[in-house]
Amino acid sequence: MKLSKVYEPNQYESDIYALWESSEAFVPKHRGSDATYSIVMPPPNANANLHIGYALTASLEDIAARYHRMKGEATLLLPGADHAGFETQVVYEKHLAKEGKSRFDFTREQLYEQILEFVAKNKDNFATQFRQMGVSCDWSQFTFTLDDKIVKRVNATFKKMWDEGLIYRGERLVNFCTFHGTAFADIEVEHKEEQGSLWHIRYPLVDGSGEVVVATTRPETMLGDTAVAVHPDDKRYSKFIGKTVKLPLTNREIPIIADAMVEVEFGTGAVKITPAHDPNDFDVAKRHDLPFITVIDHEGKITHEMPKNYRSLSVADARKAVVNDLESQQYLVKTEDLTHNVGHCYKCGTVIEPLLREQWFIDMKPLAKQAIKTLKAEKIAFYPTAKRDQLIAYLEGLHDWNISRQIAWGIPIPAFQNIDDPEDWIYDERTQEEFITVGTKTYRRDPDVFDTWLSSSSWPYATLDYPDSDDFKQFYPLSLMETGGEILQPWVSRMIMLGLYVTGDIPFEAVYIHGYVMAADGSKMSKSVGNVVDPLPVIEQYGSDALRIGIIANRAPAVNRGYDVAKVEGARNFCNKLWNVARFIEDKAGDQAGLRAEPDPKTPADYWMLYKLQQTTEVVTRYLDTYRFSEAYDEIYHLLWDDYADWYIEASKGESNVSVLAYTLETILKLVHPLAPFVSETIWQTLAWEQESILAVATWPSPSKANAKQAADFEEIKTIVGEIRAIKSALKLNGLHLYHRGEAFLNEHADLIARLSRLEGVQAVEAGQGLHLTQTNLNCWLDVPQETTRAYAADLQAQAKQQEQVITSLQARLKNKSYVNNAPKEIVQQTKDQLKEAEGLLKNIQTEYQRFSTS
RNA sequence: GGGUGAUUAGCUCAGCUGGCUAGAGCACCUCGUUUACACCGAGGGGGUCGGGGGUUCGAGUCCCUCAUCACCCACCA
Repeated sequence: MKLSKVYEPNQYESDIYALWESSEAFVPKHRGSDATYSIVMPPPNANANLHIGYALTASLEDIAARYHRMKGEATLLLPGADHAGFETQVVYEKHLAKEGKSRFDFTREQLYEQILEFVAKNKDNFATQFRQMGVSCDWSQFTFTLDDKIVKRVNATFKKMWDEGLIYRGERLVNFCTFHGTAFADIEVEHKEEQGSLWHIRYPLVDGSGEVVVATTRPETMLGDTAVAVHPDDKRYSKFIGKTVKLPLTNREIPIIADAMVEVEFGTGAVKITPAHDPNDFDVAKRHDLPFITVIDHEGKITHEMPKNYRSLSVADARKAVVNDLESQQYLVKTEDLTHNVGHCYKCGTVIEPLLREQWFIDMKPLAKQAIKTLKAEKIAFYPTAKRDQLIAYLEGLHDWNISRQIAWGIPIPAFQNIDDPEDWIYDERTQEEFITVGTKTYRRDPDVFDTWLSSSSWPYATLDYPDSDDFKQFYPLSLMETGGEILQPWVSRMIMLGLYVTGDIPFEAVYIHGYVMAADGSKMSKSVGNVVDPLPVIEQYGSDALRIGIIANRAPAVNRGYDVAKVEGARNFCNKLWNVARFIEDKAGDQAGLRAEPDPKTPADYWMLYKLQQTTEVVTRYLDTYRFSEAYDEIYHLLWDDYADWYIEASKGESNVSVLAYTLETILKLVHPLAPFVSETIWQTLAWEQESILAVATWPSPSKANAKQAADFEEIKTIVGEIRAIKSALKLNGLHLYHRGEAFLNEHADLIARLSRLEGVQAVEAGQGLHLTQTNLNCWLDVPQETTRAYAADLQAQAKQQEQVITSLQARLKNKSYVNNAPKEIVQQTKDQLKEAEGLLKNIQTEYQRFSTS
């Protein structure tokens, strides 16, 4: 079959993907190596189309997987989808809102069913998009975070922790979104700096001996104050410690206590303590055994236990009312402006209320300790390495993890409470029942679900069917966890902790963190701004390979960089170059048999090409082994474009060696394949040099040692051609000859040099005048008319000056005794060689300059 | 408040363990219908590697410091 003139990606891509699937190319299989390689893809949220960031993730993982597959390793790239608990429910609620409904119109069970249906559609959607991106995953292993096996595994982990005392249920302050009606983990709270006020409020002493002024940003919570705290060393207040104050606006009297948590410098140095609505105060209250009084309920309203005129007010209204009352009753001393951090719901922006609630927690200390130990021992490689330290720092300050969520969409918590004894909780997996009977007791299911991160953090071993499956034994720990920097803490850290805890082993050998794909101007992509790039139209226009390369090229790990359409265009051009090179080879090779035999080099160009091929293959292999994707592409790009197309193919237009041409193409196709799977496979299939061969599972090249000495001859030719081209271009001359006095080398390669430098001829002559080449030690000259050589004098002078500078600096280096004594021998030798070369060049230039400046 | 990273050509970025006469792509300038490719070919211009100090025979690369910009974490009322 013939290759068409221009590569039209969308004519081939879907057929190529279908070929891979039907040939089971992506099912793990040893093909010449005993090693295994495994990546479990971070499951995208099952609630939306894939965005461009996912194209980056998928591309990086796929390049790694395809490379290792070609190395013959049994390679697993496991796809999945995340139910993304709260995230998805939020998306679905927006969907409901459009229909004028809300979650309150349904029971949790009804909601769950509806969301399940909603998500099922999206899952198909992005499976298609994955295929369009060319992701070489094993679809038979597709896993959803709500699949039975995952739920069972998560429950088993919970049970293990329960049995080992890591799970506790406690009434703690949790981060509560009063709009969404659910609690969050600390990490899900978004802190923003805000302009607020600091109100100074007078609390009179009961014994009438004075007053204490407290400073607060949240006056409305004073209704729940149960103490005033001062620092034990604060002399201003030492006489008040142990006394009581009358709490304004209420009839209560509360003690003045001493606690080191108070900062003397801040505000007035006296803090009101509201244990039920502030984490610090909560701790103080625990230490001093103070009562907890709830002021705000889970809807963000003032409770009915509060004084009548505040009941049912929102937090904001209550604040106004309280401040008003304080002012009119002359308790308010003053109001200051204050910039402070306020926690917000990361979805709706509602201010997070710390509320007292019963929730399930995991005691993270032992888990974090183990993880820190493992990280410090560098058991897991990090790309970039700095992320390891960042993770350790995070783990060192970790708090306990609240895993309860008051939403419908998620894995029900397998815990039941005795209806007659609230203290009596049991573990049971019959979560489809609301009530269960054990012996004579009746238990009611906890209506909450697990934090979605609990299931996603089990992902590496849960997907592989821990503990007994062959997959687990073969593929765990995973070779690579590739993900975005924003979930290093919430996800990667927890996978490490849970992996170590559950399996006793690290979950993955390496972590690769990619940066964000920003908008073209470097700002964050966001739907509301409207600068989001949808990957699908890009694929449509430029091809899947072009998107992939365009997005990974020029990008380092963990660095945010803007999406650049110029890079995609460049990559499209690269694919087209590859395509046209293949067309040229197809033309030259015709239907010649035996193309797959070893190459049979004859000319310096042949040897040179094979040498380049070997060098580049080594470098690319090293880069891919260390996940340097962009650098790998760069190498291959220059191999194809500069070495192969611009030099070797141009050289072979005179005298072609089909075996080397074809061998080179074949090797380049292999090198390119992980980066540009579609175009390389399309060419491979179209040329069909081998029956029923699939490039995706072809063997990664390992060219044998090439002959560097033979290759050097072609370097000499390149130098000569380069100089001639430069002179021609500078002097704007054509129709020239290169003359020499019988140099064997020039005689031998006369045709090649003439053609590459577009000369009329390269000939030996008895005598003659012209412009001598200076970059080579061969004595040869261009038959440039005398008057034009003078125009070149300035160029020569500049060249000479440059060489002189080089020589001066090299000489200075060699004169320096400590350099000669201390630097490694090979470096010193290198300097000597460089000097010798520079001196030779300078001599040539000077001789030539002399020649025509005196003529 | 703590942590991490960045600052290299007009733009976007490489430069890994110190040896560089500092690279790439795009953009720019000058040529060019050459047996694949104008999604092309040939040639070229452009940087005192953020400032300052230090270590070293040698620093874009290591250390200190300052400046600017990111990102992450954090319960200062």
